Amino acid sequence: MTTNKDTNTEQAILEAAKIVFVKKGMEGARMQEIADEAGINKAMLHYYYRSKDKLFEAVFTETFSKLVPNLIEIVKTDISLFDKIRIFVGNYIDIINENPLIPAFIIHELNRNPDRVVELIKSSGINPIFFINQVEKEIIEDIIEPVNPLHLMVNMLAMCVFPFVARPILEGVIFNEDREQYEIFIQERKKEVCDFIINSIKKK
Amino acid sequence: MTTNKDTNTEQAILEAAKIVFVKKGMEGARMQEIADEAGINKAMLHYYYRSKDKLFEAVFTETFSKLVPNLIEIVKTDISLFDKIRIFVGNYIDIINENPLIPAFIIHELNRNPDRVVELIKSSGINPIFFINQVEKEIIEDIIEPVNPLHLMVNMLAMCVFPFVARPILEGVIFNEDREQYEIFIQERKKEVCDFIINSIKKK
DNA sequence: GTCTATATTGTGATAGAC
DNA sequence: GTCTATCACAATATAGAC
Repeated sequence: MTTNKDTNTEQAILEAAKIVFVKKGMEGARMQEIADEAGINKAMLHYYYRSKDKLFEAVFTETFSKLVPNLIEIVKTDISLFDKIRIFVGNYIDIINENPLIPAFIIHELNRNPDRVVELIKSSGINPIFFINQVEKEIIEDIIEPVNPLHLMVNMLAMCVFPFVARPILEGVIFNEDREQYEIFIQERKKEVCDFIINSIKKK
Repeated sequence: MTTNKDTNTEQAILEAAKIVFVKKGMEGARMQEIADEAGINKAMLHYYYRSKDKLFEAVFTETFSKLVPNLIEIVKTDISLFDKIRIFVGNYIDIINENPLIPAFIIHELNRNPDRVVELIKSSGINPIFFINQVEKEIIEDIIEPVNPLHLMVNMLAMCVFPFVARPILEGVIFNEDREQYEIFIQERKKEVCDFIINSIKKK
């Protein structure tokens, strides 16, 4: 029973392209390498996705959208700021940890094609205003110490993302190439980052 | 008075190559573009630096070393942890702000050639142990709250670096392409990040 | 040391048989 | 839809005149 050979192949190509593009970026990736990864011929790539550009486009859109939906829900939920931070940091680190190369991939593409990425974010439904409003509200209600909400948000994202883009440094320089130690460090981080943030803004 | 034409040209090539490589990365950069930027012919690039690889190597080494020496001094200085954090964060943000594309450049190269970068760091004299020891010491002496020193260090670096690699997002999504607002945000950050860290670890 | 012209290679893309 | 063979061009690199 052979059903929809084309859909299978198309999907296989996309998966292979994801692996190669995410690791090497648009310019660093080779169509041959993607074909090899997918176990098919180079010509097939052009049959399904006319050009390297189109294929990359498909990969980037799908890769990017992986990070988004889960997080939008969390931010809009009606829970306390501390709980929200705990859930957000935990989920975000877990999501990135499943595809740890995505942040560097997006950062590189952000340089190569900033408008494209900004457009994608704008149309994704991400809106920092929900988070910022809640921070301001809890400051007024005297639940947390005064803090600049935008800087707080950037701090939170920074602390979640950075250990992944700096992984080779941490693993190579700090953990002497011991991958397991690095993985432990990442797991610790979910609690460490939350505690660090909450310690900084909680009422004394 | 024409003195050492070759040194001038060699330097001009290196400067031009820095601009192009830092912006586009090794694979994205074109030798022609570097030649144009330097106002000379393509062939000259090969005359002075045999290959694209060698030229990139020279650029990366010099670019990387810009970030290092200033910071090593700070970390080794014998001052209180709070003062050290204040000086480090202020200087680090200022240094990156002068060449804001360097972090993304290094992150990309870190993926492309991790061993090379790790090697460079190891031989640069950077040693996190000084910082970590001081944190542990001040915890024992009851000057600061207990905190994992390694996570603290990563947090500090993350908060300094992230706003630069995410610049197009901040500028495009948050500040509506208003560059000046972004620059103000970066300047604010020196104080915000310090306060945020110190608030989190100071004795209550 | 600097240039123009050219060689060489790599890579995205297409033609055409099956 | 899938493959092999080939094209077309771009990009690195070199030769050789001045």
